[in-house]
Amino acid sequence: MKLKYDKPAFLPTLRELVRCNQSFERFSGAHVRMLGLTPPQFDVIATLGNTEGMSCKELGEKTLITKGTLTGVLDRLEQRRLIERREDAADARRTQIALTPAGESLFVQVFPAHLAHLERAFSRLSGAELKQLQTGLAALHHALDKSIAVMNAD
Amino acid sequence: MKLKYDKPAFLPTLRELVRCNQSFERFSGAHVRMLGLTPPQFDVIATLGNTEGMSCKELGEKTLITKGTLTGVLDRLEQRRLIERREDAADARRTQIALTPAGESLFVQVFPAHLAHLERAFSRLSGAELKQLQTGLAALHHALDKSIAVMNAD
DNA sequence: TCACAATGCTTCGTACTAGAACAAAATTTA
DNA sequence: TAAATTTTGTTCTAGTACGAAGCATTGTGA
Repeated sequence: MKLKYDKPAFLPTLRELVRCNQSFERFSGAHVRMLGLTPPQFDVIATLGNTEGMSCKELGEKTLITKGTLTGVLDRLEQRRLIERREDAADARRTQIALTPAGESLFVQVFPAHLAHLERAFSRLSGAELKQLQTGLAALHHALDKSIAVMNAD
Repeated sequence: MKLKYDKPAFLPTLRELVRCNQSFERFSGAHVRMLGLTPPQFDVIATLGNTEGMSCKELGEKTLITKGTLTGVLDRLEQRRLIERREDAADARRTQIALTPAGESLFVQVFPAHLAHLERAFSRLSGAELKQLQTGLAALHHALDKSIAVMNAD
């Protein structure tokens, strides 16, 4: 029995969004693994690189890793001596997260390498195409965030 | 010490891609959970809905869930009696996966509901905007797949 | 006809995911 | 001033993710 409903106009765009992201995660993730990191670990190191450190809250906001998950990612990075946790003198609830010298060294190595890897794919698009895509993504991003706000207000 | 490198032109587009996808996953995932499913479980049910069933390989290709992971997702759906595994008469290596009547019933309920949920966000964009975004995503998707092929050839 | 290669699915190890609950600390309110 | 509320990070649970290895089956080639 075929379900009767009008095929929504946004489905082709949705499909491309999902497919595009799948390919991106696969292309990006495979390279990050070659660098000896997992994608979330890379995200954390990339976010901390060239900073004096930041709180878990701030780190979570920038990497978009939820706080329950972030604790575990930080645990493993700490275990590898790539980051360290410091007490915050002003607020005992807070932990300051910073790269260790080894972490900073790894950042200097992996960050440009990964950007170069990603550029191999992105440079297949022209500057105008990238600009236009960025505009469209920003619009959808904005629409989604508005809809999330509405959803959370219920 | 600040790392010296030219800021790649694609970074703003990359940032929007990641952000946009984050928001999408969050908006979509939250609703799917409200429906009592997890995102991968929903993906499988949505893919199987209105079909006579398909092989694990085919299902993996359509949902883009890797095969090791798919086995577990199917285990849990089978446990909830929403899908069933059948032998393939033509090839003993294959398993045919199909929705049970309960699974089909759930599909009829959740699929349009989720499409309606997603439409609330996507309808904030005009038809022309969606079309343009689709084009840009398809181009990037294509570029990524080409780069993946190059990467795998090494 | 048989050895070898490829395929399909499962198992395994390790890392992660989201969100609820929790405890400690800081802020707000009466 | 003290109770109530909010904030921060951790713990916990069920589910997931990837890719390698393994096993059974099918396909290929000499």
